[in-house]
Amino acid sequence: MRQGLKRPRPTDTPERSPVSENVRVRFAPSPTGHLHIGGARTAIYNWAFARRHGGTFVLRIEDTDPERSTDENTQAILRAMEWLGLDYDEGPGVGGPYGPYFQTQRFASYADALERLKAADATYPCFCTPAQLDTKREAARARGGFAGYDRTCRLLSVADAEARIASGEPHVWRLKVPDDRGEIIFPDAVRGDVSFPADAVDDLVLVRTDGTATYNFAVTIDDATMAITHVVRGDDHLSNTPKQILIYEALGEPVPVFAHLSMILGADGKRLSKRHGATSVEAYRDLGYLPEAVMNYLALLGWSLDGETTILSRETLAGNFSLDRVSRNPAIFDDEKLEWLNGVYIREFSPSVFVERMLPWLEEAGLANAGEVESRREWFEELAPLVSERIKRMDEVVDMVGFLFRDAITIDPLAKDKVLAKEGAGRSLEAAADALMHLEDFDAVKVEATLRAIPESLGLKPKIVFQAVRVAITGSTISPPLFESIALLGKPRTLARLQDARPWATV
RNA sequence: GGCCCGUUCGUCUAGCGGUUAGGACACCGCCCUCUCAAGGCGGAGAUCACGGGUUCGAAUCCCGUACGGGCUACCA
Repeated sequence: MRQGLKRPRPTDTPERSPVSENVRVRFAPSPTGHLHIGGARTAIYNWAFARRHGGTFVLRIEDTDPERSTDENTQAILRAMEWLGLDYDEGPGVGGPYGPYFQTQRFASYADALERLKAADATYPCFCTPAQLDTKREAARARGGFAGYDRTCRLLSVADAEARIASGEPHVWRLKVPDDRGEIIFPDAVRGDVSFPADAVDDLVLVRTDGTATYNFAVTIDDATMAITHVVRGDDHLSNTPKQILIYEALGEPVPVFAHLSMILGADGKRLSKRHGATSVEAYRDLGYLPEAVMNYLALLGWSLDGETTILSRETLAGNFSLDRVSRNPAIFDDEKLEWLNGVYIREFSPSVFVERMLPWLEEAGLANAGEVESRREWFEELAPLVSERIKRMDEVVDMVGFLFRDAITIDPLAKDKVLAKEGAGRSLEAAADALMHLEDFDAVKVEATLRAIPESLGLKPKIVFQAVRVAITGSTISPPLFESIALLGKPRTLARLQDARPWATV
């Protein structure tokens, strides 16, 4: 019944959890790297789900891998969350009643849970050595079929086991999977009913020889003790779910609703990795993408409002997100669509907002600083729409407006060949300089009127004239609109550049 | 090997038994035009992975196959 299970239609009402009407979800990244695109989408869905239901969004850092977890990564993840505007109600920095929010600080609760399992006769010590287990596993696999633990130590008598523990023999604690459990079926909020035969679930290790909790044990205890009602996470955890359900059951804890999100793949259909270029949220930020666009794109990569809507505000997302409209199939990440979407957001900016947004990029390129922007506010706001209309990534502003800020420009060699080398280019520059020299009000309208007269007077095509001037002024064949650019550049610099380009131009 | 999940234009998706299979990105053409964009108009692109059923009727329901993916650790 797993495949064709029809998910309930009226969105979200059936998301009623057996646990609580009070939605509590969590995003639990491991600080072994930066916030990955896939992780970001998981975070977004959790956030949106919580907001949609007036619930609580918890951020929990799973820093139990001491080798790879770093505080720096934790900070980077926190920053990425903030950049995306994913505010959480409980977690590092903000605290909350279910803390601490770092897994390494929750060890006591795992020990406590283990005691409860012992009391419930739901766990047993296992003395098999890793080497023995390897051998058994290999043999089992060679035989075909189930390759889980053969439950040797489960057969040990309590007295035996206690004696061996007392003698100091190393041991782990395993979950005693009930023999009569039958099929483990759970209603996945995105995939419908999913079922696993209970005898295919291993007597998994809960607590290691060194006393630390394994992943499946730790997450389950954390989710239970944090009263998480909906576990929305990556597809890679689907097979872990029956194990975790068994732990909830052994503990007598309510089982949350699970929702498994499919993976995000690279253009080649393979799992997203370094080979695919940028994979972290901050890499996209540095590439000139806007948080609005990344959020919008990721929201739609695996979820749809109605199949038509492509531009989606965070408010709309927060007000309409539903798990039953999440796609079940893996999605290929499409940089081009993200870029288009980014352009849409850039174009929507008002001049003053665009100026704010481009300032960091100008500063980083050493073109301008906040003070200059303040002192020439109108000038920047005139420039804004000329640029915002023609870029898709914020980093492009630097190339697009650089000529306005530098004293001297270098002319693109290709532009020299293609434009200045054309016959008539020299005459065009000369005529433009002569005409503009006498212009009093150096605004775009006047500049345009002045330059428009030149092609005819020289008997040249407008394109020849204007492109020559453009290259002389901006150094490139591509630029914001010419007349406006000239007006913004100002008379002295314009005349100087017209002059400077003359040696390159064919008369 | 075993268990589980998935498969609609190149890509993201709509679709919940009867549709000319809709939209978006990308692509192509035309218009606009001082470049580049943006914008407008139009176009091409999906035998709904394949094969069997069920049904008057299937992209939609069932079964199987193929392909892709996940899990199968004292990793997370």
